[in-house]
Amino acid sequence: MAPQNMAPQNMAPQNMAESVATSPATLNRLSVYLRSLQTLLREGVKRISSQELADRFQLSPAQIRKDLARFGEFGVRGVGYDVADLAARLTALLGLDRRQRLLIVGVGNLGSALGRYLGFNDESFQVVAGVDSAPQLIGKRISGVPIEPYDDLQGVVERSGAEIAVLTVPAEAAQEAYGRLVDAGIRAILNFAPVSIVERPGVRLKNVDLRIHLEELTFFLAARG
Amino acid sequence: MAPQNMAPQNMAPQNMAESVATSPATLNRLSVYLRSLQTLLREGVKRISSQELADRFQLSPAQIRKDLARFGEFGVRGVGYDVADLAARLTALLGLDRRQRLLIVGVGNLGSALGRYLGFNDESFQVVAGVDSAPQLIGKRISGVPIEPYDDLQGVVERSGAEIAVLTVPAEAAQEAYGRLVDAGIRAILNFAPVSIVERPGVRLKNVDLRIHLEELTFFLAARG
DNA sequence: AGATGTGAATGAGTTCACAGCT
DNA sequence: AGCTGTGAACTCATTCACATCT
Repeated sequence: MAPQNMAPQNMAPQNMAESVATSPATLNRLSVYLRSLQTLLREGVKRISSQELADRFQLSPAQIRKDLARFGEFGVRGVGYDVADLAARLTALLGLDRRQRLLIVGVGNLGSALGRYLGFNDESFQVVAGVDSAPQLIGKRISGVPIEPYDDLQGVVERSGAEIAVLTVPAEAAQEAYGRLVDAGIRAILNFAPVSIVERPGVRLKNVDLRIHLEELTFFLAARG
Repeated sequence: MAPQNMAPQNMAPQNMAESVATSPATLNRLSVYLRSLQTLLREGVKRISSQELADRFQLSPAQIRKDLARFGEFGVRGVGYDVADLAARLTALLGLDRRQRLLIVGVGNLGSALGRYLGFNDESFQVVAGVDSAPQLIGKRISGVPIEPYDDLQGVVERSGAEIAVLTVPAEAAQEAYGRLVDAGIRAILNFAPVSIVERPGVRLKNVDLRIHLEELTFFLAARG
């Protein structure tokens, strides 16, 4: 009946600028490299080779070089990488050189804990607003900002200037909240609701399913006896 | 010179029983399939084909079949899968047919929120204990169980029978807590501390780095302008 | 000499397409 | 006729090994 599935899916992710197509795994490693470099910086290390970096932080030297090479030439042949310089360039590459404004959607236990955890004492992330549909939460505070009504999501996004939403609503509410956020002009969403969201173009979505991570562990416990 | 790298690395992961070598990605998909089936069960759907399942939940039919085939024959050719049967078999395969006992290590904002989130109203997971090194927290409760002193970790693990630890301590404390948990006989650890833990054999470790997930989003915001 | 950056080789994971069973 | 289970083809990712530069 149906004229077969012709969905173009996620082709052509309107990659602008030099935005090379990059896998999540690669990006995640860049974050790991940056964090490692920050540790080295605190220790006063000035220069490091991919080999040393790998030894020190359980990484692969070839992969470090390949990952970095994708975005430019960051090192000096025969010498290695300047720790401060590479850290600064990765910081910029990952967009962490300016403060990102977070909106917490669904300020229950998990939402408020994540807000505090991600925004607390952090240069790169700042919780600028929280919304919830429970009337008794309205007016209370999360990370110093007042909780506002979910119904006014659009207005909250506009007034706060939030660009990233942390979605911590119940599973049943996630798809509708997603749509509202996209409509409101949010540009990226970190979703903790355990559902597969039907996506709309133009907005980055990253799913973090905590239960699935736990289930990865129980599989091995079950397998062993 | 060197007689080449002969490290056996992670061969032969003492895979007992039928425990086939399985990637995290595959396991995570099994969790997704199970959750999808549970939704169908609630809707009263009795039978489903890989094609329908894929259409409904944004999955790949070929991948569903391949993933399942790795663990046995779950369907009937020409017919499809029995929803209840497949759900039951995946539940067993993932070790979710018995209740898993969780220990929260580090009962700050994130730890207590995760404890509630993962253990609340859940058949498969139950928070059986919490430990923290802050004296003022001792004796308080998390998800109905009292918070005990971190120093008595060994005793808490033994008395509670916890098999899985949720590690939500500060980054600096994570490696030492990991060691203590392994010594205490914990069999799996879900780590939220943003450090790369040096692992010891015999214990499953899964890292969940929330900041890294956020940074995956900011990369794209930065790349677009 | 020493370490990067990179094409080539290998390995892992996904999709295709069809044989085989109901 | 229909849908699973699966080898083969293909795509994506990692590792190797070396030419290249300081």
